[in-house]
Amino acid sequence: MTEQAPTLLDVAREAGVSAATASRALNGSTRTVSAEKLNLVLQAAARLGYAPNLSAQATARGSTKTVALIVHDIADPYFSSIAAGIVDGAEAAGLTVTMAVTGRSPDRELEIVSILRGHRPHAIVLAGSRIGDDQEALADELSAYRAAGGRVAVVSQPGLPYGTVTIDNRRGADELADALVAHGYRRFAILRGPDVLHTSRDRAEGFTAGLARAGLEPVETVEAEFTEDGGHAAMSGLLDRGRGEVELVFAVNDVMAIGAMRALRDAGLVPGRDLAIAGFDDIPAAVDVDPALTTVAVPMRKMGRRAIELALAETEEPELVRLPTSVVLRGSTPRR
Amino acid sequence: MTEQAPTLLDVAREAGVSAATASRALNGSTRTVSAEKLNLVLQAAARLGYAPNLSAQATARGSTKTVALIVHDIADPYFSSIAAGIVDGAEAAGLTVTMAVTGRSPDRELEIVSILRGHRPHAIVLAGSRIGDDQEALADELSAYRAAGGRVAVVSQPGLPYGTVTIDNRRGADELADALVAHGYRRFAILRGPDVLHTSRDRAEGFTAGLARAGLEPVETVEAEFTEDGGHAAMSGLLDRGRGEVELVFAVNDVMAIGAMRALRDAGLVPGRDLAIAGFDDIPAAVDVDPALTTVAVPMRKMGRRAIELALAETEEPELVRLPTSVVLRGSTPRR
DNA sequence: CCTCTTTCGGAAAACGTATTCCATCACCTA
DNA sequence: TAGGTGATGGAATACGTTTTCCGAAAGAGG
Repeated sequence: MTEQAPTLLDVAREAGVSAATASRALNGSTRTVSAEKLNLVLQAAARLGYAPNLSAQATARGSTKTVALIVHDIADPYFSSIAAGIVDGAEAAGLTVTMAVTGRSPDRELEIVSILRGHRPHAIVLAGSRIGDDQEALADELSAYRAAGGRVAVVSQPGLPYGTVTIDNRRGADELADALVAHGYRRFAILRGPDVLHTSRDRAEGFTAGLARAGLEPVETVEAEFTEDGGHAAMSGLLDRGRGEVELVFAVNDVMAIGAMRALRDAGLVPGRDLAIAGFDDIPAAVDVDPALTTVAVPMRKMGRRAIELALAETEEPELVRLPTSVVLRGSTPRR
Repeated sequence: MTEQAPTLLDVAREAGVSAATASRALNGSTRTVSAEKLNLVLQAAARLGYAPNLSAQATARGSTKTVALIVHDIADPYFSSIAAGIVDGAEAAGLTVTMAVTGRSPDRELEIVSILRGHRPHAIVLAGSRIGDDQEALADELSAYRAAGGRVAVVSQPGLPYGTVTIDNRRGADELADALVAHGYRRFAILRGPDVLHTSRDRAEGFTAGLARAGLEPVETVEAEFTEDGGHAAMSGLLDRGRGEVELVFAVNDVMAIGAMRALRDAGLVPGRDLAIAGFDDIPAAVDVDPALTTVAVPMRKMGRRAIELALAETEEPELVRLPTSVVLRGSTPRR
């Protein structure tokens, strides 16, 4: 009933040539094949609807045309933007992208790298800041992959011995603090994510450092999930406790900030007027909310593209690319 | 320098057994292997950091543990939510997801299916409503894949002879129109996408039908790109021309609606108060904008999950699953 | 006209794994 | 104790490609 997919041999037989010739005709081999046979093979292939078995090709060649992408959560706009950049870059290089999602679990991440290694992809791209703990097991897994000729690139997770594209989280947050102080704010709360995430920690510290230069320090710090719901919950909690004299809440990423804005409105308050909000990332939705969100713009899509270029470049030294961020002030932090 | 990755044979040698035994020990074979040898092999594998070559496995077995996903744009929250559901389902079934992005180009989609077919994935899931034209070439490609034992599932694109999960776009839009008329609105404009997209057409027609039952018809219809920028541009155009007596703009999806809201604000108007807006999809951002967006809720993530279940189920008849939608009225369409 | 090179086709080996056959051995039953 | 049965190990083959190697034919230079 379900006949088999046509193989190279079927094509060769149909064209009346050997398997070797068929193979040479159907892909860019070094060897050339006469125009006559070439046509024969091409036509036979078309007639049978032949599609080369890429797995077999991979085992024969010992290499694949595949890039593996590991993200925490593909529905998160931050990661899906990076993913889009990576897909761009991969397609430009004629590669297919395979994707795996960790759900922010380090165990799962380790497991995934191990499985992916089995695919023998051309490159592995890790996106998202990982937990610090079992750094080691993951590093082993990756260096095994690397030793066998694999390429690795990392997004936004400096400190690993691989090509890395990142931003300066501390500096971005520091500059944001600067700008907000210049706008007249004095009393800040920080909404941070789990402390194990480098990104969250660096941004919180950078912001604090910026305040310190102005002789200020945060009135309060709340820890929450790195998600929109996390931001909502944290802000609700803060409001319940009475927000005291806090004038502005800095959330370490935009989705949390947007969650916080929603909590604000749920409580009958107006973001920007009653309490100012700032985020980090400049996801697309940042301009969709009202008031538009003050944030630090991160070139996510470009980071993805750059990461894959890094992975593909056959460089010896692990290169560290820091892409610039920029503070963008919007309606959620009016001048006081 | 770059030594090769350890192979099954290396493990077998290290453990002092034959390749066959090693193979049987390292994956769920029908055959059983003595506890003693099993341990030997497992330890050897761990010692060498062995990861089975999945390509070789695939050619030997003639099947892969892979699901291919085709979407239009992974950065679009609609698709990334569906993708998240698919990844969920795939991982539950122990499958890896490979992803390809069409950028909404039918040519590219055709090309992608052809490449993907070469990967011999366990299943192919198509997400997003495709253009009607070269339906045929695509259908050929897919049925070739199917004939060779592949599974296909389709999201939101009924009419193909494959397992399909979708929603009733006409009905959803119709019910939305109903609800809005009940809210006191009488003068509507429709912001539709390119007419070749089924989704866009069905939603526009459904909305029009709903109005017709109340003896109304849309004052105006504007066509634009299916993206946020498209919505922004269309709304700007509408405002420039003078929006006349339009009371409410229905955009055929949320990202367009959100773009339209932004255009409104850019023109100094207040969405909801000066002009009501409604969308379709209920993407996460719909509750983040202010006022929150009235829309038709589509269970995107669940659609993804369901799609992969459909693909994996070995059913004869192509099943058509219609997931229910629900109108959700929010602040962007206050009662008049 | 003879060698030397180049071009091109096919047979066969290789890639890393799964699986089909045997062969061996222990154990059980009568 | 003979024959049957079930468990287990290994040699060999298969999977669908690519690639090496060899030989034949064709053209170039003397």
